[in-house]
Amino acid sequence: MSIASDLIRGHTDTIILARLMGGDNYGYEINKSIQQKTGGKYELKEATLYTAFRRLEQAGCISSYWGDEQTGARRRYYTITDLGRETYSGLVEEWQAAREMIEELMRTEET
Amino acid sequence: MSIASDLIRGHTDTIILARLMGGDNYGYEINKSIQQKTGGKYELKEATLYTAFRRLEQAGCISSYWGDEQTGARRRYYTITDLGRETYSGLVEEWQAAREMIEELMRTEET
DNA sequence: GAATATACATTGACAAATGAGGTATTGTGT
DNA sequence: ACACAATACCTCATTTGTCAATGTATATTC
Repeated sequence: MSIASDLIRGHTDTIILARLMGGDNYGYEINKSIQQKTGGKYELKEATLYTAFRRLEQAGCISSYWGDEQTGARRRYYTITDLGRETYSGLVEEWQAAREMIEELMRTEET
Repeated sequence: MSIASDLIRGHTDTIILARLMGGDNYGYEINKSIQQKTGGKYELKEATLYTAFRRLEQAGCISSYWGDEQTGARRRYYTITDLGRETYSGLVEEWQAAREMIEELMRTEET
């Protein structure tokens, strides 16, 4: 994995919320889907992932419940809340603005 | 209303290096040019700015010298080094890759 | 029965950003 | 003369997100 995590920092929450917009999911699977979507170029570290879940739940953006697996390891599923959906939209808009700003600021002067 | 700085985090160095690609400049003026370019939507906090200068000089990406102003406050000018130029190119490439990845990961599933 | 994959969780350390404080000079309004 | 804003630099302590290390437990495969 070659992308500096400081470039992703600040987008972790948005990425997780985006994954949950498609339906309830659990941590391990979310991270697998991130790896798959980036062709293995990126993955969230477990500590980062679970820290983010705590943060988002604390903020009321997601809620969680234990799955009823009869077999295999237990899974904690997360659901995006209405607040979470609003937050997601806001973060995406912020990203659009930030992206343009960064591109502008990274451009060198040409005469 | 401004941009959350966590979205800019990790780009501070790139932005400063970009400003110095156009020629030597000093901190206060660099920050003014950032404000101007973003239409006031963003500015680096002074502590962030000077911390970044120390970091970049430490890393050999920039060098500095005192200006010879006869009047007004003293100015410390910064010059980008060859290493700084290389670093800048690398950071811009990283940004291109990171930007695409983030856009991909922020997209929700559509059926 | 040993290794691997699944699945969740906590801890301490680190690095970037920042608030809050500081120094010093020049120009402007009253 | 005096207050105040603008210019221009600097440092320290705190906050925050990331991450390596470590731990728990179950199921499958060889």
